[in-house]
Amino acid sequence: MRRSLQHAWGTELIQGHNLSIADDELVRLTNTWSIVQTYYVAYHATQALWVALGHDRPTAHPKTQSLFVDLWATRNLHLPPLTLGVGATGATNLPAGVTVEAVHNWTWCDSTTCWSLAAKALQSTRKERLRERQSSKRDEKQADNRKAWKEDEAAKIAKGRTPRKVPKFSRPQLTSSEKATIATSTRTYGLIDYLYRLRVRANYVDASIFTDGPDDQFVSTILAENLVTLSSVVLMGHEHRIGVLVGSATLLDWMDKFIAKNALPSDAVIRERRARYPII
DNA sequence: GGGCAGATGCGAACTGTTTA
DNA sequence: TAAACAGTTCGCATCTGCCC
Repeated sequence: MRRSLQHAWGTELIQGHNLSIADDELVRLTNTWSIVQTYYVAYHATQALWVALGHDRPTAHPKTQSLFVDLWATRNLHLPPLTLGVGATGATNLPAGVTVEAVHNWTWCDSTTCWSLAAKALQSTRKERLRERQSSKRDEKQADNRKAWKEDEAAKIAKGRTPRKVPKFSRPQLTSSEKATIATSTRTYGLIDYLYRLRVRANYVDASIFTDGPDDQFVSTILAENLVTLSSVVLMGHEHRIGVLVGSATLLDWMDKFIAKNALPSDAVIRERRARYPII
């Protein structure tokens, strides 16, 4: 648990340090990696909380992402953005009085559109998964048909029939009930899933979203600052729950030792959080 | 007009069903 | 078993929407 927390704190520390030294030119490149770092903060923090709850540390990304959602988004909690989720029935844990509207992804983000945009980000991430599952299900049905044919053929040959030519097995379509089953059985998606999607994109697919645009340097800087804030918010939520489980004195002791050992700068975000945590 | 993720449209290819 | 047809999926191109 402590090791996972230290991984999360260390990642947050490097993320904040990169921002502090990034000039106008570097901030775009910094954002490419800041996305990755924000994801890993959530990843390690989730694992630390899961171990604090008495379980073995998960080692796979999908399992950790699923646990993050179980720990935050599928509970009746209102600590957005940690608790915001999108499932088969739509967005969950929206603030009271907020409804999600059908907004275009270019819609300007303000206090009235931010929830709809956030839900759209999660919903389109979940939609990618639905497409993958539907494709896999078709492959599975194709394999089942091939297997059934082979078994039938083997039985016929055993009875003395002449072997037939192996037919071409097409990828069967899914029935509407199979599609509905996939839709309802696909889990709720949350913040960590969207961070993972951005992480994969920034690392492996196309980093230009961060390196080339937006034109306005100011916007890239705001993004960089918001990512650092997001990491801190994610850690704050997990630290609070871990503190309740292990005792806040223990948690604060670990934080103090981490701060002392790593000679953190005076403006390190973890220092600010540490200074504000009460002993429960 | 530029910027671009997601929506939409379209043709090609594929799949399922019926019929011979 | 193959052909014909209808329906579905896939991949690509184009459009949409909002703000500066």
